[in-house]
Amino acid sequence: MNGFNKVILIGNLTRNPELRYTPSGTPVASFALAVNRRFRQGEELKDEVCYIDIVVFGKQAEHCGQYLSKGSGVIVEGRLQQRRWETEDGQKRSKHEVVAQSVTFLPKRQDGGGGGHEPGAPDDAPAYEYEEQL
Amino acid sequence: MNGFNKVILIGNLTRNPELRYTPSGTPVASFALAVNRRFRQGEELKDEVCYIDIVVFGKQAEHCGQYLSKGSGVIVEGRLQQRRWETEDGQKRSKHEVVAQSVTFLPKRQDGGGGGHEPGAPDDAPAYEYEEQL
Amino acid sequence: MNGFNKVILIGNLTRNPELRYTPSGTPVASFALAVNRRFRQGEELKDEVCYIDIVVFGKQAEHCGQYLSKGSGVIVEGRLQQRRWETEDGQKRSKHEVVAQSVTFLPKRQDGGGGGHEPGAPDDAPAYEYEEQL
Amino acid sequence: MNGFNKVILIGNLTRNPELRYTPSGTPVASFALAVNRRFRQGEELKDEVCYIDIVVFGKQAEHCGQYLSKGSGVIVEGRLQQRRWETEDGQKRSKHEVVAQSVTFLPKRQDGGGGGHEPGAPDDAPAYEYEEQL
DNA sequence: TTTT
DNA sequence: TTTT
Repeated sequence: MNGFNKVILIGNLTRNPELRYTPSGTPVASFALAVNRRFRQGEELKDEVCYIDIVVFGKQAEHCGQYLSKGSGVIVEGRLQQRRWETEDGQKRSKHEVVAQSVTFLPKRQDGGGGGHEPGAPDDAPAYEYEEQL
Repeated sequence: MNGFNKVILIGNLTRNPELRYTPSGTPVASFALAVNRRFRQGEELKDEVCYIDIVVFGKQAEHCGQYLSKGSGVIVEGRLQQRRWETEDGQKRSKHEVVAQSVTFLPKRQDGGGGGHEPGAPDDAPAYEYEEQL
Repeated sequence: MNGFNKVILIGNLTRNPELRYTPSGTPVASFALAVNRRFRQGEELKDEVCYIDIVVFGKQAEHCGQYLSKGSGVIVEGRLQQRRWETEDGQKRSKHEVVAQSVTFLPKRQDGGGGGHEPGAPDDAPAYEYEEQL
Repeated sequence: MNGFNKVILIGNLTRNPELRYTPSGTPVASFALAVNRRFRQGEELKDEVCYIDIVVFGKQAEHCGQYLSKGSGVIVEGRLQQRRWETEDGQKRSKHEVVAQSVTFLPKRQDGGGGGHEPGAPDDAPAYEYEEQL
């Protein structure tokens, strides 16, 4: 069956992007993204980071090279891809990365204000309350 | 068949959110989102807006009421829902809205800089170039 | 701000698709999708349907015209779009529909077997259990 | 910055799911998903597979154990997660997997018929045609 | 106007 | 009824 493969991430660059060019001249930018997650485990608030490599092609790659740097916030939309290779001693390896279809630049976070990601169901109301008519 | 219904939108509030409470006390926030789209039609660059109403429940609703205002940028993840009612003269009507499961707050865009959302394929390279190996 | 607008739906056609052609010859298929949702409201299991119109362009439109009929199950990926018009008596109206970027055909449901969509968090375990290490 | 991390995949199980239980009794299912992609590279049609491990918790995990088997088609919605460990000789390793928030079961594809996933823009019409008014 |  |  033909698949569907969509990833949407918001995070920060862990370093400046690298800009290179393919033999035929297509720009290629790559960087690693740190995607933070905060969750409650029983009483404690915990933080967790997921690092993932991002690859971007074409004119967007050049924009990334120009406007992004370590710490920049971005929204990345793309697809998961697996890269396979062999180590020098013949072991097979693979890693997952995201091939970006779009990269949206976020400004450095303004201070003050609150906000952040507000995920999942609120915890101050029983689930069925969500079905109430307004 | 049991369905699947997922919407992900990035856009800006067209007005301040309204915060109300259900009879049983669940907070409910609502606002309209403007989702912009830029596309090429032949030679011209065109812009198009899709306006859609968003409803949020629970603690997130209160956060929306607190931190969002007209113009704020957000990522909304939720499901499409249809609301049905009758007009005073007995006509049946319905509209679609999005019941948000999560609302992510985006900072105001920095000025200067470039970037912005860079959707789809770059226009300076033929599509197949994207498949080039690096 | 430039937006992001993604919709993924699974449902059934409420009628046979209509296939037409634009003046310039692009095929256009349209149909309505019924997306079912089952949820628990307190003790009761409830069912709810969201109906939404789908438009498809190009070769896919022809495939839809050929292979789909009332009741067919499909996965639709696309974007929300608003259509605006005026009624004969000059009232402004608009409706939301989905412009499909892809349509995946599902076979009629096999009998036996269980399954269906399994959404959200399980209800037999406290949320923090989800963070347990394996 | 607090992140956003959403993955939506459609693919097939490469093997039967494994069902285990955490010490505290939470069910945990795991399986690998094959997500196919077909693309045009110049003249040729190419196929590519991305394999990724999926983990599911709770009641859904039990449903997966009961109803899914090698080859089953599913829609997985979840988040990317990185697992870190050390090899016996002290090397640090990590891999990405997807923690599913929902798993939707797809029926086996009917034979005959046409269809399948029809991604992206049709190839029989110039892109701007898509913007034509109907 | 409605599908499984 | 509309936002950047």
